[in-house]
Amino acid sequence: MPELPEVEVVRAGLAPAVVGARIVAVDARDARALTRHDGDAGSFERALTGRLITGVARRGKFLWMPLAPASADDAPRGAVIAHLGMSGQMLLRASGALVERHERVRLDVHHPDHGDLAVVFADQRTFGSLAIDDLVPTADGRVGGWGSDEALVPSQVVHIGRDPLDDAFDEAAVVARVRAKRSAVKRILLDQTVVSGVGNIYADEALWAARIHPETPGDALSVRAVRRLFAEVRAVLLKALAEGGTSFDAQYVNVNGQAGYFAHSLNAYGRDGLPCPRCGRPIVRDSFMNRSSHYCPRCQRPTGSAPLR
DNA sequence: CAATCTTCCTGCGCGC
DNA sequence: TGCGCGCAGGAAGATT
Repeated sequence: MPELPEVEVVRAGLAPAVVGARIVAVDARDARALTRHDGDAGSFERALTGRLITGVARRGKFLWMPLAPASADDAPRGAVIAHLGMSGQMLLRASGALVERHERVRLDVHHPDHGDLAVVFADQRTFGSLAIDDLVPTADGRVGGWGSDEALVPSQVVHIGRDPLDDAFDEAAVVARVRAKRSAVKRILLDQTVVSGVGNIYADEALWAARIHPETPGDALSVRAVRRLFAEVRAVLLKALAEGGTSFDAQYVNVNGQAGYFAHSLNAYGRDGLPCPRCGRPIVRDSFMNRSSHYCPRCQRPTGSAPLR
């Protein structure tokens, strides 16, 4: 479920509570939440207990919490990585709080200023997961992502492209990659190795704003059209972030269990049959890549039907 | 090699 | 009210 804005809301909420905190106990009650972890629940629990969290970083939809070295010869450094999948949540609770619905993993932490706290990973559909991973140098030598102050990234995040809000996002290179592909532009937007952080909601919203049909091949778009698309991607991500993310139900919430407001600002996603806010024609929903695409059939013409200025 | 298909889960809302 | 079906914010890994 969560895309970049929702994951960033979680990162920003987690950071003040856990940076500088020590993990005092770990309960991995559901091993399905550790599918990215190399080892069983017991090894996860033992490896994390006693460790100090030094940060909370994000690239695209991946989160990670770097750990202080366990000993002088502990290299490479480790991190707890988290991907929320479709329905994952990170919740901050009082120490000893009742088990959450869909709770999979709990970290009990002690912070020198804030005292005892529980960090709960809850996930209805279990597509999300946590893992312990090694930090490795970034390919471009820049910091790993938002919230990171080191040129390091977990090994499982190396293949993930920079997101469009990242200072190190190389727009010229990404525009060239998009234009080198014959795939549908929406598919390219959802390919996290090209550009990260964009999922089904924000892809539909950015394409609507840029007036580009989701099935337009990447190599049919002008440089100008792709640049306009990324400008709209950035705009929609920032606006959603400012509004606390998109919440349709109880699945997407911040670390305190609160919903965001961006669902009220959607122009295309989930609005099939409702008038396009720009031209009034009903928004259409198509099946695409086993998911749904929402677009305006007048404003977003397929390739060749309207000039892509 | 790049593009596409399959699979992992639970739960909700809808139509019958 | 109950039941089956379709659908849901993702992405790794297999397959063509």
